[in-house]
Amino acid sequence: MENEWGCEQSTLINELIQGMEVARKLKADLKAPYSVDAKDLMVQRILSSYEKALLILRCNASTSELQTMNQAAPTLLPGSPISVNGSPLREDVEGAIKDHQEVKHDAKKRKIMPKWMDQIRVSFDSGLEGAHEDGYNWRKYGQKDILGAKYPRSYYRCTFRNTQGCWATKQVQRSDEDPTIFDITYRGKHTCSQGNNAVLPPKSPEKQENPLNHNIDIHHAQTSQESLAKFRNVLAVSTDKLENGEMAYPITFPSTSFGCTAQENHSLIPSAIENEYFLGGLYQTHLLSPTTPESNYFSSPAFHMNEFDGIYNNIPSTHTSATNSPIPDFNFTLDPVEIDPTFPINTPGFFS
DNA sequence: ACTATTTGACCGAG
DNA sequence: CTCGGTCAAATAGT
Repeated sequence: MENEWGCEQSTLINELIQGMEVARKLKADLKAPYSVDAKDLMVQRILSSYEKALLILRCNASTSELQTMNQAAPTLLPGSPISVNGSPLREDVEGAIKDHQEVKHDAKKRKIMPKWMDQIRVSFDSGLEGAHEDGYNWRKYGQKDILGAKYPRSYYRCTFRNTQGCWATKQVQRSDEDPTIFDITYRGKHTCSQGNNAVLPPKSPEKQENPLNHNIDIHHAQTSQESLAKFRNVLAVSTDKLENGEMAYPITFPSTSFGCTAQENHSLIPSAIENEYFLGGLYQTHLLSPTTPESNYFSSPAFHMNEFDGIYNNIPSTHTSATNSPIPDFNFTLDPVEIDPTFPINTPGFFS
């Protein structure tokens, strides 16, 4: 917990620093010929930084409560799932009672598992709404119509649940109010090999994650890798939400709130400022939470595709798969050591 | 053959 | 009882 708070602290500091930097940039750019939207985006970025900082502080305030919870049910915490390495349950006992208890266990675990929510906005321009990536391999195991919700909720679990005992799950639901937004609820931390790697090589390039199943034929909608490469970059975080009191370990939300609430205006944003702006966020993300693959899709720079066709054409389009492949190429490319966050990536051939 | 998805059934919580 | 979450058989895709 102490380490986690240390981690949160650095995240907090980074958020504040980032907010300050953007504010500074905004100040410097006040008289620059940038669009109002670009400036608005910066303001929102600043606000977002402060919001996150406050969020971290608030979450930390509830740490004591969570600690109590952890002590009450230590074996159920993510990272020590049942029947995996180091399981507190003896194998013989486990085998005997598994069938009977697993269900109850799951139900109990469901309550205790850390849970956090995100929203991503998917541009309709992409033609790939519903598909998104977060760096993990998910397997869909259910879909449910939710009372009062327009769209069904999809349930995913880690592909490696059986092989590696990874109990991470997520739920994906399209927002009623704004169909371009997907609410994603994550439960449990990845204990699989993916959980140790923020960046993973893509696996099965054909798979598409479509949480809606609303007859969206992704391959028909847009089949070219170019389009998919574009798509990954129109993903953007709308807002980040945490369920207070349910977070049993620090979730270092990446400082990539660059997409916050301003996604519609991409086309109006001058590419230069946008690049620098988003790159900064991405850089920060990579720096802050290198082992938090949940953040990977946040790292998708919300560039406007039209302005970056040339660039994206040069990106190895590793995923026609939405489910299995994160945005690895981006994260590699944007290693903070290698790239100055203010480096103008709209330089032709930058990605090549 | 193997893996992933779909979808109705089932179960526990409230 | 309803509802949300999960299971698992059937089905589809490779």
